[in-house]
Amino acid sequence: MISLRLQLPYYCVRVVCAVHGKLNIFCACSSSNRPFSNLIKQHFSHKPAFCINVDPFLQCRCRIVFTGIAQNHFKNLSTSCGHIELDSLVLEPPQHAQPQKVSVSTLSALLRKCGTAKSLADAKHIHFKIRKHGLEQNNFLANQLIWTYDKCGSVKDAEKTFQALLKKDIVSWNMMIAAYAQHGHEEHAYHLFCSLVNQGLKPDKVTFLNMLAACNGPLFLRNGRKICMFLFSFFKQLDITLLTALINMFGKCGSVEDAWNVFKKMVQRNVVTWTAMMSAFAHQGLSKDVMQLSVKMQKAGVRMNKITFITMLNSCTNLQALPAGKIFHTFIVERQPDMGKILGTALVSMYSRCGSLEDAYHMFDRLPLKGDIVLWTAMITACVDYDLSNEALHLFQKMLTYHVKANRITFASMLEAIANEALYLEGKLLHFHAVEEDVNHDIVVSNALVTMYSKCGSTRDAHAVFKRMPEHDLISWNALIASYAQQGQGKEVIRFFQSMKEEQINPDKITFICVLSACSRAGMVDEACYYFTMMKGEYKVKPNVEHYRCIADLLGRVGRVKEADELLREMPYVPGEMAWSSLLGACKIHSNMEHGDDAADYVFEINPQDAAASLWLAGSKAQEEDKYLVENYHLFHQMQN
DNA sequence: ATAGGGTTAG
Repeated sequence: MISLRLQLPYYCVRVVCAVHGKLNIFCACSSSNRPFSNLIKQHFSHKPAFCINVDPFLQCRCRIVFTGIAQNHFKNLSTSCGHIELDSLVLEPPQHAQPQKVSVSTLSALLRKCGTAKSLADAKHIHFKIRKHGLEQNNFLANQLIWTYDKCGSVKDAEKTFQALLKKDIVSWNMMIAAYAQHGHEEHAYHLFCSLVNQGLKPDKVTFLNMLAACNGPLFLRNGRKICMFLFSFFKQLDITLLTALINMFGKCGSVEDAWNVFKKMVQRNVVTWTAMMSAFAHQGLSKDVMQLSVKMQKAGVRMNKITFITMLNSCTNLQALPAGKIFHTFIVERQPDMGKILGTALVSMYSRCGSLEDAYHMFDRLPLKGDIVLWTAMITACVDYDLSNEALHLFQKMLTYHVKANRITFASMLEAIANEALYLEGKLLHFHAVEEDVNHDIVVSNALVTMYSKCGSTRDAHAVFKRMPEHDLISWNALIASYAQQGQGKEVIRFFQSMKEEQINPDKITFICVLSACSRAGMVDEACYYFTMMKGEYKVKPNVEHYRCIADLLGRVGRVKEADELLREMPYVPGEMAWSSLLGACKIHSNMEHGDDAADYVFEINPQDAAASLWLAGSKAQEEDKYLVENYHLFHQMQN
């Protein structure tokens, strides 16, 4: 074994070996968290000369180890700059050392590393080097830079690089379009595409693939259609990739008809095409069509892959089809023995959501992928869905012993479990844990925290979390308002409702349930009616049974039994046992015989076991008998005498 | 070109 220590910074190490044979070269950095390939090259059958690219910004020592038959036959070893310290091998001094020269390919390789490592600071550093070497207008590097900035999450820097480039080639445009699309600036991507075309430049296949990927929601169907038209006019014949991308685009934009039209006309289809079409159906909730398509796919003799299976399992879930899911499971075990984490997790969640926690657990236990956070979260969520909060807590603890770090979604799920059990102390601990993992500012985690504290009875903590949030969405407001509504603090709820409007967030049916129930608990009749009207008028929220029941309850409780009764009869829903029972209760308190009799009849009709209704009807009958007795009192009296 | 886990009411 020969090893070599490098005094950094280095750009490139060049190794030339004199003989043919096996040579292993390992590279390791002492204290680096950057990605660095371990095994560089293994076997040389001829001319064993190659380069190792070393990240010049590593602030650590790098060690390269050579083993294998050819290890003692180095002809020379040189670097692009600096010098080498060798442990046990004397080599010729570096002959090709050119201290200040950096090759374009080296810089490009370094940029790629920065991109995959998502290291914006390093990317900027290399950008600086590029400028220093006067390579700013090199298209190859500039394009690579746009890509790197995109991967590092900085559209701004990508944009600057793109604009600074004087002679943009089609790759530059494509990279910039992809960067916009990746970061949710679909409209920017579209505008860029338009200006590209307007400048008389020719978009290529990649341009179209990027543009189609940028149409990822019903809002972009119009753009998608335009691109589709352009695409057909631009190419005489579209290849399978482009057509599949079209299916995918129409699927994501919610137009299955268009997707199907493309699919239907295709002469050649592969696994991806079939899966994309299934995905388009699945997107619209057309799970049966997914299943039918899978049968056709089988008949067409196209072998399914992992992604096809995942899509199909999803449809089983949507159809609540446990038997079908089980059949697919056996099928998958036959076809895909190395199912991998995503497919394994999909199976766990299919079983859980199709009503078989046992199968989900069995699947989970058999999977060897215990280092995967998504798998753990799926299993924890399954327990929460089955109301097994203690089991969820237990799993969470077990997960930590595997050194798997909880993420925002795990916390959201765990907080729900704790909220259901109203475990205040555990909730606090989990809150601290979330702070440690730096996910407490996440909107979903914050919303779950607000709810957790609210259900644990601490409106104060809930409000504190809410106030510390950088931004609020509809769910945040609903969670906060629900917390105060539960305490019956009608005035506070109305105050928050106003603030919510000030933040330009529109209330939905859940907000109004909270507002109305708060008014109801606080006995605020006029306010309740006011918000009920506002909900229907100003916000166009269609009231459901709960909303009506809430108002009817309140009207009954304050003695406006007649109005309550009318509301229940007028509403476009069947009132149900709860609604009539509640009215019956109100009639009892306010001694309203007329409406009480009817209400009791309805309750008794729905549920003859209902004690209150039976009692009322019996009482009512007794009263009738009493009345009869009173009317005929004298007669009885006379008869007795 | 196709892909697994999440938050709000009663």
